[in-house]
Amino acid sequence: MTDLKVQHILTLTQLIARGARHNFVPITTSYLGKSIKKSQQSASKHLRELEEDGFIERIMNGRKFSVKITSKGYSEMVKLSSILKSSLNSFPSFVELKGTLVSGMGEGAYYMSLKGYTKQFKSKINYIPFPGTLNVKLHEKEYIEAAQQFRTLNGVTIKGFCDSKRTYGWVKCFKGKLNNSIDCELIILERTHHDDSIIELISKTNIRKTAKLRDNSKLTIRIPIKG
Amino acid sequence: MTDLKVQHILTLTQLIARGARHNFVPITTSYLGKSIKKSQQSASKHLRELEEDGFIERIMNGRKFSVKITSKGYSEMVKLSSILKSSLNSFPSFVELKGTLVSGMGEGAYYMSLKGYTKQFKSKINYIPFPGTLNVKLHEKEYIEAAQQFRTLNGVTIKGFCDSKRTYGWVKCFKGKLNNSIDCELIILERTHHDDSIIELISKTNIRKTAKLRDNSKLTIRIPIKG
DNA sequence: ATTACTAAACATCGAGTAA
DNA sequence: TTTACTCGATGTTTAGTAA
Repeated sequence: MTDLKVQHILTLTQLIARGARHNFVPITTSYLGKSIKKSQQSASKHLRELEEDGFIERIMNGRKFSVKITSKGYSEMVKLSSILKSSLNSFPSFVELKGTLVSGMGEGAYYMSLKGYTKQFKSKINYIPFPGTLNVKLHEKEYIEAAQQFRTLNGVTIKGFCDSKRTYGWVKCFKGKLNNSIDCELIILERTHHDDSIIELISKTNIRKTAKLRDNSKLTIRIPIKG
Repeated sequence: MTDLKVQHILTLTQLIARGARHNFVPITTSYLGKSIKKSQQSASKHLRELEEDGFIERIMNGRKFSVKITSKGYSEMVKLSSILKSSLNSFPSFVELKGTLVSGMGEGAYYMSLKGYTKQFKSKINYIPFPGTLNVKLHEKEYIEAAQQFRTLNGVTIKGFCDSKRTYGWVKCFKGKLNNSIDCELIILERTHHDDSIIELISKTNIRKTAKLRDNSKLTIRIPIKG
């Protein structure tokens, strides 16, 4: 079976858009060339090749051609469209991060326990996190890079606030699963005190205890992505 | 702005299918080559070009690469997919036939008045046609060809039957509009007594009279297509 | 105006091969 | 094993031009 050439995709798309699915539509090669951003000569060749491969039919009317797409040509385009569409929808919609547990300096724990934050946690993620964040060191570049994208993704946003002394930045939360079993949230801080290779997790309970983790324990965090 | 090259479409599709939308996925050029039915060298070049144009990011891990699609690359694919999809759905879904009125030999009128047919007309197209079909001569090849496709399309099917003398073939009906105003049906006969350039129309009333048509009057018939 | 040929430029591919 | 270079073969585009 003759396969549709990649460079003919645009040409066929253009023909379909002009209504050539069911009717012979008059179309000049120079017009077609412009619409596919190629020369008149290329358009002419495309049409000849498409005809030869049975994807279109042409009828000459004086010096002009009218073109109609065959059912073979149409079904080829439908096939292509559905391959594209399904691959766009079927990707595993989560980000996986792998790293090891490291001990934080207690800073995260302190900040996350502030009333200004806990009130919002209660209403937005439905629990007040265990006081103490889990710091995970990402060793591989690909995970460090992957973690960065959460800065631009939309998560549950905990607003910043200020007291008499200073202002506290916003916190973004992304629901995830630790080691395929424990619910947690990846938190992204507006002003982080870590370098990019360390991420912070919060959860309802003291994961370190309940999951019997120690420093350097290997961790996998999987965070679902919507959209 | 750098445009996505057509030959890279398959490569990007493959990467998306492998989950490279949100994560860096390890993929070798020889594997990728196989999946896009090109050589290892071509796959390698594709990746280099895609990276250069900002459609993917790569991270080297030992001798292997991990690849992730950038949001630019992803949106390019979404754009392409939606262009394809919308052009597949938006074509004008009708066939237009142009021709002139010719006088038939009264044959069609006779057959269509047979009880075996009229009973079915009543129940399947909700009226008994005026006794007398309208014959339209198609002069241009494109319309003759276009009319042919109704032989393979699905319409309302009036079953054939037989009496003591002979058998009568099936009739397929396609609802249409004559000269943008008059309801009619294009009928396709299993055994036609015309050459391909003549089509037959039936309708509730005597169109020849009500629309004041005479032989050689120019006619345009538009028939909606479903699917 | 058309379509389409030729010929040369340009892009893409893949075998061989280096690192 | 990798990735990616060179380079010759093949495919694609286009300017010029014929019909």
